[in-house]
Amino acid sequence: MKANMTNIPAAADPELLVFSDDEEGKDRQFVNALARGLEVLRCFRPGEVHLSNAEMAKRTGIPKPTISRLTYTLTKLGYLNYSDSLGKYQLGAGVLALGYRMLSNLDVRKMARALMEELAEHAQASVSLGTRDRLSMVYVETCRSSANVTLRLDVGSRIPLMTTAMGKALLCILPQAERDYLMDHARVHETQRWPRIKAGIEQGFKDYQDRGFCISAGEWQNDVHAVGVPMLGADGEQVMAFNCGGPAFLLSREKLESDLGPRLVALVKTVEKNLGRG
Amino acid sequence: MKANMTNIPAAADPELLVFSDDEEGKDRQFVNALARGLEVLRCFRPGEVHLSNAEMAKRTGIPKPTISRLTYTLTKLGYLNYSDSLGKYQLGAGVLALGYRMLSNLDVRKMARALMEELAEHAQASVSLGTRDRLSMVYVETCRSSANVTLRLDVGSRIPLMTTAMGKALLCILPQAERDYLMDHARVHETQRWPRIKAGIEQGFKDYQDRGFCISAGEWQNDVHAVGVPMLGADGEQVMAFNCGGPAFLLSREKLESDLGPRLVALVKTVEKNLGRG
DNA sequence: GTGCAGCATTTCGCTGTGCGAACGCATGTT
DNA sequence: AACATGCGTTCGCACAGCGAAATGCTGCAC
Repeated sequence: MKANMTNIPAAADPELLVFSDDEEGKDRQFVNALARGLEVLRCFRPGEVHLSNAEMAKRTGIPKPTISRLTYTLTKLGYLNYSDSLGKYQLGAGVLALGYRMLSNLDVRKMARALMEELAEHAQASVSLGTRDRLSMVYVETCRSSANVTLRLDVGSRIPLMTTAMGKALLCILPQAERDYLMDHARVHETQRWPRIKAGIEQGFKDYQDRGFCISAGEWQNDVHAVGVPMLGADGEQVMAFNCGGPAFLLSREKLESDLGPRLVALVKTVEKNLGRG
Repeated sequence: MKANMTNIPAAADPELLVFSDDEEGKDRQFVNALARGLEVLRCFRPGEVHLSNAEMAKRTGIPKPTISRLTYTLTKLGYLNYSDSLGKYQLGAGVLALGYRMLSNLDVRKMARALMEELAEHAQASVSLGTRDRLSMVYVETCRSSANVTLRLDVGSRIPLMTTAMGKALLCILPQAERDYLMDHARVHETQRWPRIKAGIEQGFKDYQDRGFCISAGEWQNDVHAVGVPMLGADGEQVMAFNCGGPAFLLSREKLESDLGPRLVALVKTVEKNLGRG
């Protein structure tokens, strides 16, 4: 059995666990109980309102008695609510407050908003700003063109890292080591689709080198086309990326390459300048 | 020195700590490390982008070495980002994802949305739905009238529990024990303003008994008027409350009492019926 | 340079906490 | 009724996390 010093067993859901400490030898600094408690909160997936202790135990790989204590604690703190009749838990109000604190402190959002709206209107598509969390991109700001019923992705929603324009764009400016680590993880968890995913990422690199933007034309969902551009993060800030995307029939590859890509690159340049960075 | 079995010392910020276990005797079930880690995330307040270990230690009352370990852990997990140049931490993308999972599973939101918009338009005010977290109400859904530049409160933002229409409405349908506990806490932390706050809450009860809604006319911010109505929660769900509020000069007390209050009560009745309760 | 002040991290003994096994309590099954 | 099965909690031991004190690490003053 492979030693795992964080004591969080290999979870069923690959998204649940992306750690950077595969080194042997336990980390005396790492507080396991905290990590596990947060895994418990994360194991609620969109669409799953209620989970029982047993389900969480199975999903996270954490032993039952421990799950019991964690849910007990989280319930007392208001991060979970317990339903007596169902014998299951539900996410509580506490988690919401956390997310909002982060957003309200992110000044890029206010800055970029107007430019994003303008581009969304021009493209008749949606324009979003996101940052990485494990193997996903999380939307931090998003706007849709006025007449646009597609893609209901709101702030906080997740899209894959490796197959989307936004995600691939972000990969382009990640430090080598981090990128390698993430791609290694994906290679293991996506054995079958990996060759195609890898090819897409490499194409993304090339596109970014040549023109400053990445393209995903159906790589993620085959009726969705998008361009993505990364943005340099200030020190300590998350690295971020913008995308501009929509239904394939509205955004031809030609339009992405000749119009929207360059425009998104210009948008990011403006935002970076306004934030006073390189 | 007063024993505190959760080992989370009395924090400087009263909002940080509202526990239900003042009983003596330590709770073998409660996972301290988890609770403290979450306190660390909570101690970022809107407007404070960066915090150092020392600042968090002071604010939470947790000893420095422990803070060090917690921030180390949270950083590894993506809930905090470290800025090398500042030597401080910032909230990371991980927290966002948590909040979103909760919202996407809350079916009341979709249900109520249309009715809320309609009322907001009629009142030329904003209408919101919120739930309690400690001594605050947290917005879960909100909509503004089309021409309304006031009150920029978005989903996830917090308003006080005891002095707002929404908060007082929620207090009205809380189980006796819980309400008493919360009010006890507030009494201690708000020694000076307490008499006025208490009077406002009691008036709220009376209003709720008589007419089904509570009023806050300047109790929280003196140029803001609002009505609030509580909603029965399904089993295991958070108890929630709606409000309808805006600038005082637009929403006279008369208008609140004769028009908006009754309308909001009707709205809640409809929502409850559609959810198949009450 | 020396001394100091403020911060973060390391050390290490004590203690609280995690977990395997056992238990109790429900339902469903023969 | 007796036996499965699956759940959540309890118990006791081993070990992991805690925190006071000590140790580095800056940056600042003179």
